[in-house]
Parts: sequence; structure tokens; C-alpha cells
Amino acid sequence: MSISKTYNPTEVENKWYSYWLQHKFFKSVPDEREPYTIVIPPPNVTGVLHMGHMLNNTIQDVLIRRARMKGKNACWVPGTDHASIATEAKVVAMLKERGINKKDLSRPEFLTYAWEWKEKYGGIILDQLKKLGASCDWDRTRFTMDDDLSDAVIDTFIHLYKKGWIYRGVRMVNWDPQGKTAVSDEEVIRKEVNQKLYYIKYKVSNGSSTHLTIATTRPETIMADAAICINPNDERYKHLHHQKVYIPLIDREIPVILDEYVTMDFGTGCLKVTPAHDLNDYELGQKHHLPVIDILNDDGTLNEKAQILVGEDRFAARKKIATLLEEAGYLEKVEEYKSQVGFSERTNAVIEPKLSMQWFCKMDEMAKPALDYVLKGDIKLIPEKFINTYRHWMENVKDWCISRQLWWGQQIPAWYLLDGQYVIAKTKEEAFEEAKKLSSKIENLQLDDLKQDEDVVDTWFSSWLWPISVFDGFKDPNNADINYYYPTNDLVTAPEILFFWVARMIMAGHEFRGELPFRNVYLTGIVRDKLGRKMSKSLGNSPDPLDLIEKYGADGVRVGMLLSSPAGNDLMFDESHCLQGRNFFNKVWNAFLLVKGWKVDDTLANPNNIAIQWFKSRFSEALTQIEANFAQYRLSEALMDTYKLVWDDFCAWYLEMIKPAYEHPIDRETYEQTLLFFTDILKILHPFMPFITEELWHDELFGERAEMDCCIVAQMPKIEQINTQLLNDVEIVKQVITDIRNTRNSKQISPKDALELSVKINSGIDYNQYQSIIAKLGNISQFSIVNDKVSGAVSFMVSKDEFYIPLTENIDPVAETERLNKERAYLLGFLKSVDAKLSNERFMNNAKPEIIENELKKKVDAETKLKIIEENIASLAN
RNA sequence: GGGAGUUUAGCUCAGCUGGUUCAGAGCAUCUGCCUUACAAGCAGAGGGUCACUGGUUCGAACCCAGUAACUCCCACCA
Repeated sequence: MSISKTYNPTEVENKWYSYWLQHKFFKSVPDEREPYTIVIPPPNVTGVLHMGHMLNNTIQDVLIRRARMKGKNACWVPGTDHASIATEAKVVAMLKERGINKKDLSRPEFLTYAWEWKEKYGGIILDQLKKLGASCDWDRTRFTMDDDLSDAVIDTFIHLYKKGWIYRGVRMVNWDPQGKTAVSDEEVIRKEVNQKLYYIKYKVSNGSSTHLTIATTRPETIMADAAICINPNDERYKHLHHQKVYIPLIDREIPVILDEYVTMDFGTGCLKVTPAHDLNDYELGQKHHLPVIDILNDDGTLNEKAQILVGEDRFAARKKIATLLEEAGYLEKVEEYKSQVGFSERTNAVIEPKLSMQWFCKMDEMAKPALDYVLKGDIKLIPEKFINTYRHWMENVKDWCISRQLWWGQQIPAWYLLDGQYVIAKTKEEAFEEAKKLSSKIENLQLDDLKQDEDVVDTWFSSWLWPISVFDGFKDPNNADINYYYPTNDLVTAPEILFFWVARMIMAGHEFRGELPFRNVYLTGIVRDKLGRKMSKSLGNSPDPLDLIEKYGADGVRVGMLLSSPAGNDLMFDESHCLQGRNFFNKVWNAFLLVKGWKVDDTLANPNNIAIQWFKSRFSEALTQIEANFAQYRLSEALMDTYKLVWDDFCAWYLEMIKPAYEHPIDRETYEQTLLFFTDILKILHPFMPFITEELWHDELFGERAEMDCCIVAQMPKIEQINTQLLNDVEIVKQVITDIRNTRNSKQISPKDALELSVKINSGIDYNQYQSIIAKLGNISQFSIVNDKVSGAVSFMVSKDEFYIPLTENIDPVAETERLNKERAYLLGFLKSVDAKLSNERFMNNAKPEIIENELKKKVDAETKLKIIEENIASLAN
């Protein structure tokens, strides 16, 4: 098998992904091994892959591949979320394009369209994940509206209802007029927007011509006013106590009420109270027994109760009413004003506070154990800083509005009787039986008298069950899968959904399994562009992930994503990272080409033992570091350790040390060792760069591979004994080589010209054994150990040892002296600081003994060096 | 308004229990190289008052207090 000169990612990626699939390497079934489980945060079924998914899933894949290679039974469960609001919106839009209005469809008809649409476009994102190399067990793919998962939703609804934790009530909810549904508090995103503050005059009805002025950002709601409220302590308005005023334009009379809730120094100190359209006003209205006048339709247009501007959209009405007020002389002034406005997370429509009958889930009881898991450390949040946020939310948790006025989702299992009573039951038949038991029985109750609640539950009411439901933990609570895989190990997700999803999964885990759902939550950051803006479709600042894969290879993009993304920190994405990733796999490829090109001569018996032993130790040293970083979920650092090990230690040093001269053969032992090293390198690279490593793994260089002998299931190398002495020595040897190269650079000597090198050893290092390495990498023709200083040579010092390169014609005593003087000055300064410490009584009394010992050693070392330098300066002067 | 976090080289980030003259890495930059694995490369080099001000300490990037800037989360000021 010949190997191509350059690595071709696309071809290789497709080849190996199919191979992995075909040989079921992603598949997991319970066995005697330790499980390692991740459930994917299910992306919206309508979604397409964006940079956030790339980051998130790359991390998951690295973790899962590593676990697999560490002998665990790794199971990554993929799937999608039905995302009721988002999907329903898309389906409605699609129907509209076809000239179909949702209103004209029955529920079953609509759902048929929706399912068709889901089947057609639903899988896209999962296929995109495959391009990234995601090693999910695709046979386990679930959808939150699969029958079993929907059943679980209904069952848990009934369970919680029976516990008294689900109730129905009229509340002020966040109404999304575009989605025409209520949304939960968490789905409202507040943004500061520039608004106008309208000052509007209301006539007092006592016959005098006085008026009061209120300030509002929402003049279109004055028709829904129920009162004007002033602070009883406000001296300015004592005369208004117990008066009534007329709403402008419609001249409806409303009372002036008193409440300390009103801030005197904001606006005019007069507050219009509009219970139907503002949460605070609603509460104020409750307190003062005010009527609720709702002037808005579900779609945000004004209804007939508004009397004027009926049918107008709320924002159009706002503009028009401003004009009307102005014309009628009621508008005192308009000011620019910044305030917070809530937007729907799903549709981006401005949220309308609206009173309506909804289903709620009580949270306080469930929050307690869910908080404990995290506070006790049974569930770890990574990074830990999120614990505070989590606690704050859990301690102030509010009941969860779980009903949504949509069709796409799990329909609420509430069945209404003709008289408005209702029962909760899974099926109509069960509901019928329940209904017959009601205390106030209905005569002649017929099955068809029961009408199911039209609403569906919030999508999160299904996804909070995800870690259990994907293993059929509801349908069959004692099955082999759930017993084996649950609790799962790591969850990788965005901090944005810590409350939406993570917290609720913990609650559900405890409530329905009596156990936590996962042990570690790795919270990723937001992917931002160079300017720090969140990457989003609407800003157009997000590259298409698939284009990136096309351009840099999946391995390159994976490395690019991970190069700089510590947990919890936002990722400042820059394509140059992917470039760096590509350059990296290119480096690996070329190193491979080099080794592959070598011819072995079995008669050679001069293995590079030093190089081999050194790299062995170095590899274990790096592996120790890599493991430690993984243990702390420092993926970027683990990657960087690997990167440096491969690029610097292996390619730049080890391969250069052992590389035979052009067209010369290599000895058997060195060759075999190098192949072993390469194998280990492929293994540690694999979680980051699965494709190129698998490709190289199968090269004939490593001999015939059995069908199932793949890098993806290779076992990670183990940490072996580290020869610290050797590692230290080689660091010095590397420094010697660097200094030789530096000398060449500064004297403009070509690397091709061989040099002579002498060393006067003061350190006790045995340079004899490193001679050949120094000679090879420094291009030294003659290496000698001397007892005296060499005059007329360029010198440098490494550790305490003096090195000389005779260069009579090029030597410049003045420059050389200057250089040595600089070093001398540095050492003098250094000694001074050390002496200062050592002569400081308090330091000697307080510092730990090992610190003092270290200082003493520093002193001796520096003095030795100083002495040598001063001798050298003296000898130059001669 | 409340809470959390961040601030270290041009950029992205490390810096664990305060202890080498401690200031580090990768990228970028600069210099020199087409040295037969790799110019997607090789060999080198330069770059920082650790945001600011005080304090604690023998010793501070690290601990404490204050200041500033930025980010995120939570919160109903019309």
C-alpha cells in the first residue's frame, strides 16, 4: 500500500466513519465492563449544526472515545428534541407557503403535516454530527416524541398531579403573541431597548378643570386601565385622594387609589394601573379589587373592549394612539427612555403579560434534593463557579408553567366534563371511569362528553426525563440498560440551559429514580467571534461548520475547537485555530512519511539507546500531565500537552536524533521502537483526531491488522517508569545544541559547516553518552572533553559546564566580553537577591527549611558560574 | 437593583498550597534558512509595571480592602 504525499481528509473521513459504523464500534450493550455514559443534549429536531454544537459535541466525542480506549463500555446516546414552539412555528410557516392556514386544519391534520415535516428534515443535524466524527450509538437514537418517551411524559404528569404538585390556575403568564402560547419565565429574554415614555393627561372628574399626568411606555393600554395609583405620602397629590379621573379618548371613569408601591420620584408619581397587561398592576389590582379588562387578542391585536383601534396590532396601535392623544390635547410630552423588554426565546416576539388559565408544576419540593446533590458534591459542576448561580436559582425557584397552547407535543392528559370539572387520566376510557367516581356526579355521562385539554406540555417537561427515558427507565424501570447505564457519567452542555434543563433533569432523576442523573456537568462557553459577539445566524458571523470541515478536515476543526476552550469560558473562535489544527495533522502525516521511508538493515547493531530511553521517559512524563488535565476536564491543556509532545519532543527532537543520514538504513531495534512510539502517539491523538489516526493505524508499516484491530478501540498506553536523571540530562543536552545553533546564527555560519566542540565539565554530567546526539544535531565534527579553558574560542555555558567552539577568524573579543559582562551582571544581581534573603533574619526564621536549602543551593550554583565567567572575561583580556 | 465572574505578551489562555531573577505556553510578529518528512516547514529572536491604589507578609501575579473597565446570571420601577 503506497501512501499519498498529502493527507486527504474527506476521503479518509468517509472511509473510516463507514468502517466504524459497519463494525459497530459505537455500539454499546451492557456487559461486565465499567460503563461510561453520556446522553447528548438533544438538539432541536429542526436545527442545523452551528458552532455551539460543534464545540459541545467535539468535547463529548473526545470524552467518549477516551473512555472507550480506557477499556470502559462507552455509550453515547444521541437524539433530538421535538422543540414544540420552534418546530410548530416552522411547520406553520411551511404550511403558509403552501397556502394552508393552520386555523383551517384539525389537530390530527396538522400533526400529520408536522410529522411529515419532521421525517423529512428531522435527521439533518444528526447526519451533520457524523461528519464531525461523533461516535454515538446511533441504534439508540431517540426523539422526545417517540411513543415511549411521550408515554413517560404523560405518566410523570399523572404521577406529579397525584402528588399534588401539578395544578391548574389563572396566572399572569408570559404570552408569546406570535407563537400564540404561554412560555415559561426562563424562555423570556430581557433586552434593553430604546422606548418612548409618553406623558398623558387624565381629567379629574370632580368638575374642576384639573388633571393629572401619568407616564407610560404603553399608551395603547390606557383603555384597559382600572385605576390611577398614587403614593399616599405624596404631598403633591393630596388633592386627588378619593377622586376619579377619565381615561382619555374613551372617557371611562376610573378611581384614584393609594398605595405605597408607587415610587414618588419616578415619572410623575402617578401610575396607571392596568391589571390585564402588567404583572405588578395585576397584583395591585388584586389588592385593591380592581376589574381586569383585557383589551388584547391572542395575536397581539386590540379587541373590541379597547373600544378604539380595534383590530390594530399593539405596536401600530401605540403609534396611532399617540397621534390621537396629541390631537386631542392629552399628550403632554414624549421622552426617550431605555427599558427592559421581554422577548420570546423561541420566536423573538415581544412578550405580552397575559392572564390565562394554565397548568403549573410546583418546584419547591423537588428543588431541595436537587440542590443538595450539587452542594454535597455528588454532582460536580465544571467549572465550580456555576454552583453559586445554581444555588441562587434553586433557592428562589418559582412554579413552572408547563402548558403550551400548541399542538406539536404531548397533549395534557386532562379531560373536561361538560360542567367544567376535569379528571387526569392517561386515556379517555380511564378518564371516563375516573369521572364516574367524581363526587358531584353527572347524570348520564357519556364517553364522548369528555374533552381532552387542547394544550401540550412544555418541551422541557419531556427533556427533563431524557437521561432516564432514553434507557426506557419509565416503561420498564428495572431493565438491563437503565440499571447498567444510569446514572450517566458526564453531561456536556451550555450554561444557558442550566435551569431549563440541567436543574430539572436532576429533579426528575431524584423524583423518578431516586438517584442523580449524572455525576459531572461540563459547562461549555458560548462560541463568539473575534469581536466577542455571539456567533449566530442572524448576525451572519458564524462560519458554516460543514464548510470548515471541508476546508480543514474534521480533525483540524476538532483540534481548532479545543485549542482554546476551557470549561465555562466563552470560546473566541477564529478560523486560524482550525488552520493550526490542520497544520498539526499535516505534521503527524509527514512524520509518518519519514518513518515509512526508512530501510532497515538487520546487520546494524548500534541502536540509539539514549534517544529511545529518553523518549520513553518523556512520553510517560507527558502522559502523566495529560491524564491529570483530563481528570480535571482541562481538555485544551491536555490537547496542548499532546501537541507539544508530538511536535516538539517526538518530531523535532526524537526523530531528528535517530534519523539516519540520507539513503542510509536504520538499525532494527531503533526502528521497532520508533514504530511502538508512533503507535502510542496515534492512540493518545485519537480522541482529538480520530480520522487521521485511524488511517495511519492501518498502514502496512504496522503489519497486517485484523479486521477489528482499530485505533478507535486500541487501549491507551500506560504510564511507565520515568528516568528523571535522563530527562534532566537531555534538557541540558538540548540546551547545548540550541547554543551551538545560536552561535552559528550569530556568527552566520551555515548549518552545513561542521564545527568542533570542547567541553570543560564542572557538573558531573557524562557527556560521552550524549556525544553522538550533540554531534548529529549540532553538526559537530569533533567533540572533545578538556580540562582547561580553550582560548581563542567562542564559549557558552550550560548548567555549570563550559563549551568552546574554536573560531579564530570570526571571534570578536570586545563583543564576547560584552556578552560575558551582561551575564556577569545578571548573576551578580541574582546573588544579591539571594543573599538579601539569606541574611534576612525573619526569612531564616519563617521560611520552610526546604525553601532555605534551595536558596543556599542557588547561591552556590550562582557563585560557581560567576567564577567561571569572570575567569573567561580575564582570559579574553589577555 | 442583587449576585457571580473576568482583567497576565499583539491575540487566545496557563500560572495548583504565597517561595528559584517568576513572569509561562500556543498562535501571531521579526531574523536567517527551499538543510531530500513536512515552507501547512526548519533554526533562532524579540514582546508583559501580572488593570489601578493601598494593606498583610521575611517574601505577593497569587491573600485582604478599595477603585476602574468588561462579561454573564437574576430582578416587575411604570
